[in-house]
Amino acid sequence: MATFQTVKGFRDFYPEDCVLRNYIFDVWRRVARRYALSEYEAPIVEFTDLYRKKSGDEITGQLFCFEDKKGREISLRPEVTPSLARMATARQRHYGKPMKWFQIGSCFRYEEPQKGRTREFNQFNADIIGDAAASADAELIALAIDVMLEFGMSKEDFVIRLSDRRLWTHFLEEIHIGVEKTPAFLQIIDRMEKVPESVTADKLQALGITLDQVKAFMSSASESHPVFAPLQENLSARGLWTYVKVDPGIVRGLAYYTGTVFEVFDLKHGLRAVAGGGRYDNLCGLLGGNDLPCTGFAMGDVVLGEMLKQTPHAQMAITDFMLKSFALDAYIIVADESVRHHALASVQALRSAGVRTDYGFNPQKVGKQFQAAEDKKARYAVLFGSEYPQVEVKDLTARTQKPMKADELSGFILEQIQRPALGPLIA
RNA sequence: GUGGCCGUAGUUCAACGGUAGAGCCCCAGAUUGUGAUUCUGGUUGUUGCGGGUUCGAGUCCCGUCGGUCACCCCA
Repeated sequence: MATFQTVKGFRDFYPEDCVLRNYIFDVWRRVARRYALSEYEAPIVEFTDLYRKKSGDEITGQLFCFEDKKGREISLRPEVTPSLARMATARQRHYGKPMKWFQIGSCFRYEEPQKGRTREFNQFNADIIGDAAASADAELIALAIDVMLEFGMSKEDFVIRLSDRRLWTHFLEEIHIGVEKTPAFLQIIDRMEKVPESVTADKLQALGITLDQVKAFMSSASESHPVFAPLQENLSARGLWTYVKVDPGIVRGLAYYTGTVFEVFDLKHGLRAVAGGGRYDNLCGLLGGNDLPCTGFAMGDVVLGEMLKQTPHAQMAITDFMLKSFALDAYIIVADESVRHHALASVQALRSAGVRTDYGFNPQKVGKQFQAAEDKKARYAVLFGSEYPQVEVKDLTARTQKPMKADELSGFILEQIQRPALGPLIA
């Protein structure tokens, strides 16, 4: 029994977990590059003020914050967007617009762990900086859809819920409600589908708004509302509008979104949002730079992982990736210890040639060594015995065996592993 | 920050307040140069941690840490 436990909400990644993580990163990175995004990275810690500026003092309750040895207030990053805004502001004249950037890395939030939520998690961030047009928003929504498709999800598994903050700011203007009430109002809208109507009505009443006003507005803000027209036109042209459902109730948490907001929503398992994002044109200015139009979204690995586990088609792709990750091309069997040095020479030669090769460090019975080759999912077992320099090469999937010279090994195996395996193993 | 449930071997789980166990895994042998199956034998524990009640605590009580689920929140 281990004496130490992990710090609350943090995860160990054993090899099989690490493969899943790598698979997720792989898909994120692959699709992002397909969209011509450039990868960047930011520090894992920032001054706590960076997050206060963006979200207000109350946010520190959810931050992993501490003082460094000189008493400076530091936080583990709870998200990457503020760092991105800081970086973009600092070199805004250096990069041509629009800047299309993505990032993959861990973030930290000091909250109670529960389903789909840990204190440390990995996030994929995709952002377009310096383009205020809806076509930039559309590009990112398309990217989000393609990421989900790449994971093996289909239209039955997820939907993009789309809204626009401007709907609500116009609404509030029309009914003459002050701007200062916007955050409180948006939070009520955000909670609407979860709390009883009477509660919503009471909360709205406190702001001087009636539930009927809100309901009437929501039914008028349909897909045909002009604010969605550019997005609809753009995504329809790509054949992707079918993945989108307009839902004015989506407002996405805190107050800094200024236009388009959307989330990737799981349709089958009642999970929280897999990804979320939108346009935030004021953030750079808020952090002290010039205003830069920005739009972006983030996708976390925790809810996504839950969804992948529960979606059979996605699970198959993961299994395939795991087999490929762990599989060996060759396993060297030493049947006669007097030729071990020759076996080691061949191991080295195979590895230099790019063949994934393993062998047992210590003398062992031949049967055990074959079993080890099998357990390690090797495509070929190569037996080194007293006949050296002749060796036996056995195809472990086809169960066929043939002799050859040791110096022919690399060439033979390299040529063979270009072809698909005959048996059930995926090499 | 709040609350429910949970914490026993590597793992999945048993054990009325009375000697801590089983399956699987792992190791060895049957089988000294070929993967399966089977059989035989074997290793494995501060019962998360710390207190308390009791003649006696894995079991009951308190605290704490971790897991899990929900609330809060969700950038």
